Amino acid sequence: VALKAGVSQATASRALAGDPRISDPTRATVIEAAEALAFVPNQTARNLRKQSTQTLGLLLSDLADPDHAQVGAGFEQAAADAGFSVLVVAARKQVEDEERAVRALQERGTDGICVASSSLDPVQIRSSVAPTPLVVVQPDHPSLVTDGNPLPPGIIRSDDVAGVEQIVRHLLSCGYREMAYLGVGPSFTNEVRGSTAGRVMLTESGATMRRFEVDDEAWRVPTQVAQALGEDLPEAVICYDDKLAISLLDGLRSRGIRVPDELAVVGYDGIPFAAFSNPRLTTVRVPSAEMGALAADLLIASIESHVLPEAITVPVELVVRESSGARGECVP
Amino acid sequence: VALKAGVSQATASRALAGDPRISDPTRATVIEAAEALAFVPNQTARNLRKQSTQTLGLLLSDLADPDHAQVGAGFEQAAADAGFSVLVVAARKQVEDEERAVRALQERGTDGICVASSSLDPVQIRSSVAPTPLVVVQPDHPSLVTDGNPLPPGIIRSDDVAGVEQIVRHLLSCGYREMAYLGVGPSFTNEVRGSTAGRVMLTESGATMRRFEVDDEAWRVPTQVAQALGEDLPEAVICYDDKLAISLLDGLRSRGIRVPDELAVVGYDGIPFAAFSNPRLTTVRVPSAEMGALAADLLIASIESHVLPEAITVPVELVVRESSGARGECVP
DNA sequence: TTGTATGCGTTATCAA
DNA sequence: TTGATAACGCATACAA
Repeated sequence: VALKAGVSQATASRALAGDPRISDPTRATVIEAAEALAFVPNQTARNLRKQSTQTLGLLLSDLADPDHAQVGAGFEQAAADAGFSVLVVAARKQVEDEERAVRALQERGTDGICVASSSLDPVQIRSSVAPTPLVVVQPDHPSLVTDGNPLPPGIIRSDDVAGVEQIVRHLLSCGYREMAYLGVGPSFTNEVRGSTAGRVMLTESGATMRRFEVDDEAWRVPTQVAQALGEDLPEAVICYDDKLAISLLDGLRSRGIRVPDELAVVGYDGIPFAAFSNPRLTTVRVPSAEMGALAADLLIASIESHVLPEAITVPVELVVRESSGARGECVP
Repeated sequence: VALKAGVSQATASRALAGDPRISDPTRATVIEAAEALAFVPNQTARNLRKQSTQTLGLLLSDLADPDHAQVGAGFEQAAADAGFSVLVVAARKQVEDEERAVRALQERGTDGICVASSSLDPVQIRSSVAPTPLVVVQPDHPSLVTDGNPLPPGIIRSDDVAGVEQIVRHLLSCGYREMAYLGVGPSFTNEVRGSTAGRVMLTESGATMRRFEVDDEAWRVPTQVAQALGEDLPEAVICYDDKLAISLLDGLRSRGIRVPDELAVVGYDGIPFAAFSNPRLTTVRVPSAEMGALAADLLIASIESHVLPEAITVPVELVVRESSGARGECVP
């Protein structure tokens, strides 16, 4: 480009970068030359020079999951608005994949990394990413539930404990007593949701809480999900997430079990389709897209300020719909 | 690292790269030093040197859309398996965003770019990405429907024409005659699906085909979607995609219209939730995840061979479920 | 088997 | 206002 415009490399660079101390005619010449050559500036070289890539890394477990996709969409959007690109990698719950992924992101010099729903401990993650890049994590985690509030910085969590508590209170107020929690495999989030449900139940005399667990991919086979509850049905079941709940709804229909008359079902996450199921699904709305966007914003702010953002607990909201509430007043 | 190990830069580089002509003791020393320093190789510099980034760019319209997410998941998976990272950018149907996105991907030196569901013409895209990187596009497009087969290379499309034809034949065989197509905004894919439906209908005497269009985001408000069909309902409605169909199902339920007895509904894409709706949705299954994976594989192969992959038309499959087929035999 | 030197495309420092 | 030049961190051609 410099040759074509008949100026020096430095001048060309400055002209294209909009350096104010370049004369208008020169700038025009350079720009013209650049266009004639369909010049595309090489970010790679620029990165090498500036030690920054204007790129964020996003690690999540599954791009195809409606809730995680929501987080990803919010994150990408916010990042793009701030002029950052995002490198995504899905680590389908494999710790091993996760480590490789983090490493790949580091090698590529991402300016910051966001880990959404990891199968590792937040502090472990932090230390594994430790050297230069920064982190922000996502959902709830047992180590974060400590009621004493000194949450480590750089963490955005949704208040799953409060969410599950709201569900349970709602169900109790509806008159349900025999409840169940249907969880998905071994995951921290599952642990928090399941154990919270159980704990809250303890305080209510006469109420019982059974716990069932299905496999990661079980939601794909609704009949299997419905079978997991066994023959002796509870009165209400709280599902790990909406995806599972919607699957369960279908499985129950196959079994000829009416919801909510014979069994109430509630989900978690508040994915869009939860509002369109039949019956419409009672759930807890988690502002996933907003959390993704927030993560990107904080990450970027933190990159510029070199200081980790405060931990944030995002509030969640119970959304009562048709799949629960057959009996009684059901005041949330 | 070289200093720490007491060897030259080159030796260190070679040792870490697994160069065979390095002695075992030396290699051990270097590796030890690297670990002691928690050395992370700088991909950026390596990229600059090798003029390749082991990174693919993925451009899609919306990460949160269940079908596009599927494509993205397949793409990421295949890319990761081949050791590539993927830079995603969502261009919510804005041509402007799309151009910025492509440019951003180019600047970052992606080795290849995959454009999934663009609002531009495939050949336009190709030329805009033209210089070095390569492209592969996704769904169907009017310019590709030409029955003469000289499809431009590097294109993966699903056979939407065949898919819609199957739907129409299915509906006809069920005895439906007054049909409608419910489309979404101005998009090429929508055009192909809608016009194909109309064209096929022409060949059948007695059958009619109306066309309705709703807005991009209309699916979020089911009642609005259901209203779009007006008071004088057709007997069957073909929706642009499953997302819209599921929304419509909900809107019709609000209006007290029974599916399929009063109105048959069919979707398109075959997203997982389509199988769990109530009534379960008749749809055309498009192997989106596989297409995404295929795109990544072909892209990578093409990067290495420097030759564009053949165009591929992926077959689709009608899946008849409860939301259609109230009357008659319904042989697909 | 290892060391020396050069270049990848930018930006930034220092002179002119 | 512009030009020459060094450096970013790595890979490699060539010399040893």
